[in-house]
Amino acid sequence: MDDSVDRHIARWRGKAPFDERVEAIVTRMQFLVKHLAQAKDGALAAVGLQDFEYETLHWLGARGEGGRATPSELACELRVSPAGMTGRLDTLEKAGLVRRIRSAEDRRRVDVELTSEGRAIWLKAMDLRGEVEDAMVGVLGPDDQDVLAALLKRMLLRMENPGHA
Amino acid sequence: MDDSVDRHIARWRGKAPFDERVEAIVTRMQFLVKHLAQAKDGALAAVGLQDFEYETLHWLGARGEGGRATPSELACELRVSPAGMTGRLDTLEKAGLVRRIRSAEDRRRVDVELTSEGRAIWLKAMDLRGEVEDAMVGVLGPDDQDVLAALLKRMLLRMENPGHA
DNA sequence: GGAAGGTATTTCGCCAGCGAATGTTTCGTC
DNA sequence: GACGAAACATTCGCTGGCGAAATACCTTCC
Repeated sequence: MDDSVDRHIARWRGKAPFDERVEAIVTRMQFLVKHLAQAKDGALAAVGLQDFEYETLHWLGARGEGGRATPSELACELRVSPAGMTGRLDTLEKAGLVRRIRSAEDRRRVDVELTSEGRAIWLKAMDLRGEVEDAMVGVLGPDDQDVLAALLKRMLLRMENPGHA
Repeated sequence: MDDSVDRHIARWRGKAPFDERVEAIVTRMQFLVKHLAQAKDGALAAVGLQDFEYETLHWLGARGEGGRATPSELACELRVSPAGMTGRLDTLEKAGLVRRIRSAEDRRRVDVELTSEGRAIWLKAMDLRGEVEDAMVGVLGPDDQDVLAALLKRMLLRMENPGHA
């Protein structure tokens, strides 16, 4: 059975000079990610969160109970520009889910931490998010999931350490 | 060797109730796609194109020499809202890469086709795009690429035919 | 000790995309 | 044959993100 990418590729077979395998992989990943973002936005609406808000809370929550992080760290980890991160934190802070704390020793720095309300909403949102993601990844059995994760990791390692073999 | 996702996951191991495998897969795909979009934007600047413009030209070009498509078809195939597609076509038409033709028999419809200039730029852009994508996917050998493509396809099929097992 | 340079964050102007509402045109139905 | 419902593209208002400039602060070096 063909998916939309198979159909797309079949259409220009022979007409254009490039690698069908690479095209298929890249396009499918793009669609899956886009589709996932839209589905998650729908599911997360139940707790009044958007995808980008959840994502930010999530990486912050992973820092642990009283965990903190600076905007630049988060921006780097989440592949967002510093300006974009400021915007995200603005909306989260306005919603009371996050707190900014100017560092005492180096007053250029700002530390960000979850409020207790932010932590509560994050935990609730994880369930919703899990359902949507499981619906996508769950088509694959555990072994296939491991294979997939390993392949993706090899590509990501390359992009995070360019030049390094 | 660990990538940023491994480190992220290790940080909240045991602290939060959910599937590490799914998280790893989803997060890595998101990062790869985001990273790819940024790298492509850089490369495509050489022909004065942005990622979304290239993407649109590409699916239009696949329709063949005099190939046409309606905005709604493209919007559906590219997972973009109808409004978003109108915007894309506006900029492409203003740049002279695309032509809108009101259909004669059904005057609600509009057909879109590449201009010869659009086709020329598309072909030039494919080389640039190929390099960036190959740099990412090329870490994997051909066999691994096939495995990856097949796994992604299974997930995409599920999302395109929800409910259908 | 003060100027030059570097670092962390924010502000500003801009852009692509979305959802909802709008204007046309066609189809189905009575 | 006309009227309401559906189809298609577009416009409008808004939002998240980006790059570049601005701001605030620390550090280093003379």
